[in-house]
Amino acid sequence: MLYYGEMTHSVRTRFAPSPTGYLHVGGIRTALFAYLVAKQAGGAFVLRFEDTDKKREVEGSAKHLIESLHAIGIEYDEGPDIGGAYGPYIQSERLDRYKAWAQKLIDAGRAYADPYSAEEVQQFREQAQKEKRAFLYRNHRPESAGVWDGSQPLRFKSEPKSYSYHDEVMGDIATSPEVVDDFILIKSDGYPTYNFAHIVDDTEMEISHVIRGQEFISSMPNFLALYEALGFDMTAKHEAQAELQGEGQDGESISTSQRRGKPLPKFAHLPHIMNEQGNKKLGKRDGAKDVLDYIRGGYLPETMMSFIATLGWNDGTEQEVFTKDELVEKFSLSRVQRGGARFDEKRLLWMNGHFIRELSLDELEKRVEDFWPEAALQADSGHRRNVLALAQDRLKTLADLPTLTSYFFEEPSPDWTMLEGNKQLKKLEKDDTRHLLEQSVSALKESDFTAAALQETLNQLLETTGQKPGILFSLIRLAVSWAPFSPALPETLATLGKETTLKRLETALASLS
RNA sequence: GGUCCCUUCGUCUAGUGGUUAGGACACCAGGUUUUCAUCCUGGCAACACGGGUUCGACUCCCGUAGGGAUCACCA
Repeated sequence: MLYYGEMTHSVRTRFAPSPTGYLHVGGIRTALFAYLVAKQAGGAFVLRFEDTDKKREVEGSAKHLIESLHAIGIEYDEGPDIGGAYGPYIQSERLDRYKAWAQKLIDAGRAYADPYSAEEVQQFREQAQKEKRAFLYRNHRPESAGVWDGSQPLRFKSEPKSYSYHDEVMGDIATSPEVVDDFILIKSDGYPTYNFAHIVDDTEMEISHVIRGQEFISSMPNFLALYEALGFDMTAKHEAQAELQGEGQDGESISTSQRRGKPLPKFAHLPHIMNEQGNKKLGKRDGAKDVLDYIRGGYLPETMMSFIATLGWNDGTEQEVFTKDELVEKFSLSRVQRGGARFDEKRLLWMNGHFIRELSLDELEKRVEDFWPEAALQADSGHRRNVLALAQDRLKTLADLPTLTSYFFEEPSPDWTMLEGNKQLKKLEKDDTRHLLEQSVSALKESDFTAAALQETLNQLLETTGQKPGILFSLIRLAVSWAPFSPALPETLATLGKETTLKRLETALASLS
């Protein structure tokens, strides 16, 4: 059942990065939350590139950003590479629109050419700093504005006042007039600033929820001032009810809402993810990793999504991990934390192990394709599958596969010093070791090497040798794997197979000089 | 410095006036015939501080301290 308001204002959210590098967990979280808000309401999620600073642009970044989104499973409905009804989705291709909107502002007396050079403005700024005042450009606003010919910055002519607004995450925020200033709309190079371009684009693209990082909170008064100058309805907090009641009223509310123009989008400012020390916003300079590096490092997309979503958000229950479907269903901006959360790699690792264990063996087999040790590539696929089944519980990342399984695919070389690490084995005399190994070989020769039969054989061996499992099993385990740890002995031997097991025991015996 | 935001175990958090302050990660101990992992059991561990309001504050108000963001022809 749709409410009247929802029929006319469908949910549209966007992620609008500038192509200046890669995407780290902070950036991807902003994208994720915007995505979830849209999907939850059956709305559209759009990707837009804000490439208005050509100096900072990084070659290949746009492609990288797109790959990152796909890799995590955040799919957009409209975007630079796939198009959509509101394109183009690249700001540098929308310059004519910003010019047109700027002209409206000029015509209305709300924008003017900045006569100062960058150096002069910088001087004003330094002077203000020296006098311990906040710098406001409007204090230096020229008396008579010349005609803007595009060679100088175009500035917004502000009318400072207090604004208050509701933030979906931060709650009600009130601001004071002294933070509203004459900011630059269009730079002298002809490109718009973020401050201007995003508002034009969000409006033209009919974005319903502006979701972004909290660094923009302090610019909100300026944005609000611009929205107002553009004729937005600044009071429409409950436009759905107003429209519902409008029809039957005396007509006043209808004409009022018509006069007021478009409603503002909803705003949501997300707290930053902090670095592990918790003293700074997680940033590229402090080594914030590219999300694609996590994927390459064997982290699952579902881990990244669940982990990032629960950094600063939870559904109020004790649920710790969420699937994408659950997130779409349960996510809400109002439950997003207002303070920044630290990025905890240990928890990430745990969660990845959790999701790996959750996978079916078939699915895990597909995920792990690029992670096998080289020696496994020649091996029989059935054997690989058996090995994978044994490794599944032990994998924290897919990249752990080689160290966990290499001895299943290539002959390990005996290293008797490993016995010294074992409390019981290091006391064993060489002759006893030889004897135990020999007894094991002859007993194992009779086994048909199913895990169950092996268990039986091993138990009998315990009796005939009169040894403790701690000694016998440890010795056999080491002699066939020469690895610091391995799965349970019956399973390990069964997976290795009779021939290999016997061969390795003989090799061990031979090397025991 | 101005403005805005934030403050519960080491970490992520639940909690909206009356709780033994709950869960998870991490850590520690024990168990599952060796090891590693899984799994199970148990343990350690928190309301930044100071004033109010109240019969009663982690919860409400005011300060203090601490942390973060921002003050660009960057986004």
